[in-house]
Amino acid sequence: MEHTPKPPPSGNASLEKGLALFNLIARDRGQTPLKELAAGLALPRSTLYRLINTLEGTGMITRLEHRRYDIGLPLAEALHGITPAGQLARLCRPALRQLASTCGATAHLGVMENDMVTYLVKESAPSVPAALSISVENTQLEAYCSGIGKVLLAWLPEAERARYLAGGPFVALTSRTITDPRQLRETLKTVKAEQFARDDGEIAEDLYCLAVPLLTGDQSVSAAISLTFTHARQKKHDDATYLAKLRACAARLSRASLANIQH
Amino acid sequence: MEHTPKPPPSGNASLEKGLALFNLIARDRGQTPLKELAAGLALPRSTLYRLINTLEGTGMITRLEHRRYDIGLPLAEALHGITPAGQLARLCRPALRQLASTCGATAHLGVMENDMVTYLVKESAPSVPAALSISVENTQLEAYCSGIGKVLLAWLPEAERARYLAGGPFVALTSRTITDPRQLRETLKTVKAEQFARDDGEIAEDLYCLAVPLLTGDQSVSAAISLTFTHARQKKHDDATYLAKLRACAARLSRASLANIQH
DNA sequence: TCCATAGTCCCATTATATGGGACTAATTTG
DNA sequence: CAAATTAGTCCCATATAATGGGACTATGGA
Repeated sequence: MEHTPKPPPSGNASLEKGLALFNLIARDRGQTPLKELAAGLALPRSTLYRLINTLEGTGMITRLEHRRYDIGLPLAEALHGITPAGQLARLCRPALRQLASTCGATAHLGVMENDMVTYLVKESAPSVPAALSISVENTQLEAYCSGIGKVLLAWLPEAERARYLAGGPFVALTSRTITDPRQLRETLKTVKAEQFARDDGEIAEDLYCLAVPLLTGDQSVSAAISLTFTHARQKKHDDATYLAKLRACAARLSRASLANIQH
Repeated sequence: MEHTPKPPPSGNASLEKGLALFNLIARDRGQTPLKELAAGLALPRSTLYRLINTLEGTGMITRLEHRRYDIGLPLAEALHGITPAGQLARLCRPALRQLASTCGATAHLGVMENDMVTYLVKESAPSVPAALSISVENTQLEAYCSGIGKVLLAWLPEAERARYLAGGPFVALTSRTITDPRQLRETLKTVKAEQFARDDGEIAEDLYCLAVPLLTGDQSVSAAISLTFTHARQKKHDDATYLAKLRACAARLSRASLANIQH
């Protein structure tokens, strides 16, 4: 038969072929006739249909009409309500919980959604008081004044960032909030250079926060994580300690999952 | 190795095992440790992890934390926004379009959603004028006065139907709308007995409609399809002709997809 | 009705999945 | 913090089960 050019960890070639086929169908949603779709796979007809049969038999796909296939109903039901954001949250939560715990702080995971930061995960160490009411999971906050927001802005494509900066106004939440677009632009430049962002009481007087990006394989960024402390607590240690932990966590998460988002 | 007790059409055993595993994971969402989950599959550890690896490698699943697996991010993205209802619509549309075309009428597919009928598909023959504005895809209508609604009500479990009937009031949309719960109950009994429902101007004076259920393997019903005519047109033929076509279409659709919703 | 293409079936060949068990890594426990 | 447990990986001989060429049948379009 054939030999896979890349056998990294042990796997199952048949399964792989079948899933490759499934992926094509799942992305195409029945627009392209099977023949064309499967052309790239270079499978003999015999094998191709064997795979199709099993895929259909297990409910992964359904025959739409002649030569058209789409995701199966059973699969749709099983996966109903699953969103990329939801998955990201599920995936990252354990690591963030641990991070928060070992740092005795609150950890967040956030993504950018139309110029606002959406907090997907918020995990606090047991020792952290109920404070930190500013953030709630699945709600949005302005990007310009939070650590996560600044990271996400800093890694945005230049054009996007320019558009954002031009879109003000940037309302001051505390006396330290950066409200001048030019100053914000400079800050973001530093963030990118130093690979982390700091929020020193810009969102609430007594909060201090460090944030780093979750880098994907191609160095783009789709999410960021942060550690938030009250000022009082932070004095005990310096940034370096926490940054190291943050980065370790980010690296782990990036490697674990984001890296393999190949479209 | 082992032999499958039931080899109906030709398939691929490896793929099947892999997908079985995937299905377990997809339904469990990382709640149960892998070991327990896979217990039912009776796979040797070696094989199990080989499958897990390719599943993960293709983005179908992700490692949440130790011994926990969940749907992969890439899959979540690919499938984002896919709903069971949407899938049902996609699956049935071609057949309904053809049905409408050969009958020179309008075909609908509807499901019950909290006591209302949601129309998932509306397909009209080219010859049908733009009329029939009463129904719009993805909008809801009362169940008691439409053909599809009556079918869905008729196949509801007894308790559910009783609750619905007690829930009135049933507003009259035309002079023929059935508004008396008792009369409605009798009508539904007839519908179940005759295996089809008729709507003779109960929703709009000039509309005539025939509806039949989409039966699943266990004879339960989750959806129904209908043919709608204007009164003028209907005079030409009798119900039997259209009912036959409707039932043929329903049988085809049931066989094609609904049958294999095994949870 | 005929043609083209989708989809199924058969079967000999051997590539490839299998699974037992040793081994390493990560966790949990004492 | 070390020991014990369990998760996950790797190896390899074996033969099962995937492969693919090609004949065959169903289906849909013209």
